Amino acid sequence: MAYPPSGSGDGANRDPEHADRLADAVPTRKRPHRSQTRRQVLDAAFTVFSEHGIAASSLNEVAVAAGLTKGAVYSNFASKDDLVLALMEEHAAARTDAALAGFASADDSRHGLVDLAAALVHAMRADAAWHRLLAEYFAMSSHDPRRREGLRRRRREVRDAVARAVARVADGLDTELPFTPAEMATVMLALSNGLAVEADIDPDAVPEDLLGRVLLLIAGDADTGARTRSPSAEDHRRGTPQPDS
Amino acid sequence: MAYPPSGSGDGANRDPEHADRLADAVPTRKRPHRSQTRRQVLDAAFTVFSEHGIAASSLNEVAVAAGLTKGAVYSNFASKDDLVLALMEEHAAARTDAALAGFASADDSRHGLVDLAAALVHAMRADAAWHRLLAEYFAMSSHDPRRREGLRRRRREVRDAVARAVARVADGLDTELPFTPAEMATVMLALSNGLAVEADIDPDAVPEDLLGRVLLLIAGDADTGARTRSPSAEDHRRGTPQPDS
DNA sequence: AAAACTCGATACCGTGCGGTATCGGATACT
DNA sequence: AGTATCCGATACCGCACGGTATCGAGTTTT
Repeated sequence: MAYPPSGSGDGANRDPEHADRLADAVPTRKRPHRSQTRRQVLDAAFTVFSEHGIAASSLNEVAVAAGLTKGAVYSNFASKDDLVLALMEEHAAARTDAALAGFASADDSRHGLVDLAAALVHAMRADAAWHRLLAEYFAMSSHDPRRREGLRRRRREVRDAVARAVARVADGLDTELPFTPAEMATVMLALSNGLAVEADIDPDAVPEDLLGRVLLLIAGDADTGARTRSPSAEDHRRGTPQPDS
Repeated sequence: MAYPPSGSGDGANRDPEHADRLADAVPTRKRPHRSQTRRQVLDAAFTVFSEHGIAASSLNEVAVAAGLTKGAVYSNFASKDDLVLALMEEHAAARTDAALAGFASADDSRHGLVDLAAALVHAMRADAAWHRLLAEYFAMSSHDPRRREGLRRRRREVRDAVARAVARVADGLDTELPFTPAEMATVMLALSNGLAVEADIDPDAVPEDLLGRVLLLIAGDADTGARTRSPSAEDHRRGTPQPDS
């Protein structure tokens, strides 16, 4: 509550993203642009939060990790909550887009569900850090009506997007799915998330291809002769692959 | 680190759970027994933690909710971590036992999987508060190797128990399951958990019987003529049922 | 060039936490 | 009954956090 000390809230930002690229003579801006600082903070926040968890991380840690100070953080974000929110929104959007784009291209191919599953699997395994963050955010949102509502809306969007995708794929299938697209989307998200959590706790318990196999099975393994459970004979490594961060 | 002020650590507890039930003349013990106080604290902790989350709750809140003070809590638990751990262990054990017992009785009946699904569904819907807690605990354990290892071991036990149960049920089936019991157990846990999370965020997105239907489908709906989705025709309410707390 | 403004660094504050020392009344031992 | 012991209440400590005020270097405007 109570808006940030000053600026930042009142639109009308000029965003002077020009007028310094015209000469090197102007000796390389000493002060970085606002958006750059914001990025640094956001990236650092992701790193730090991924490492120790959101609750256990202080804004100071984030600032230091960004090569800045707390003052800089507070100059760009109204509060810790604000920072966390921004981070989640950004990543969530990116994630969703990536996942959906990844299988939208499979629009034509008949085995769209396989691709969709693969996309989800990939997103899940590659982004262990993100999943951890998401899980914590879910947990902390459970208790705060404000956050909860926001999360609900966002989750709904994602679910609907997945549902639409499912519906599109299902159209191209001969057999009918045993669930409505909405239900299917819910199951897919739940399963993806749930398996990510299990894998996070005990990587050995979650074979790489488990999600894919379950989804195929649910889909009625209509199109597939591929009951074969080992698509790539060499993709055997388990253990959370330490994505990046 | 550094053990609690005194006592409590050195085994050899007499556990004087007797010798006061012999006369009412002894006018109703003024001071409750250790174990009773412990129970009060544990119960209060569950309530408080469920309400605001573990991280956001202070030991003082817990103590007050228990009708005690912080001193009492620290007299019974070495630290906040210790309290949380005790709470989780206890509830986890109880949950597992209940769930497994609930379907172990279905050992003879041929439609064991239906019962198992039902048991999981019930556990999931009835214990929304517990699921929330578990989710938060998962999240906070991700970042702490110590807790993480403990959780891994415990999770493995649960998984194995479910796997054994699945194997037993699968034996009685004519068709074969498309997964190993271990995989099946993982999927069941992940799905149960995942759906609980989704339901927690947006109850409307998760129909009451969704988990059951998915499990039946995965099981190859072999044994079932019982596709009938309404075991109790009146159990229709959705929306997190506000279990208790 | 000089005024006006932006933004991040520094220093600081209040708060509420986890945890500790201690004390006193109730209980168990003999 | 007298005494040793237990256990929870009270009071307190140190600390690190989120957040704020302010100042000055850097940047834009006129």
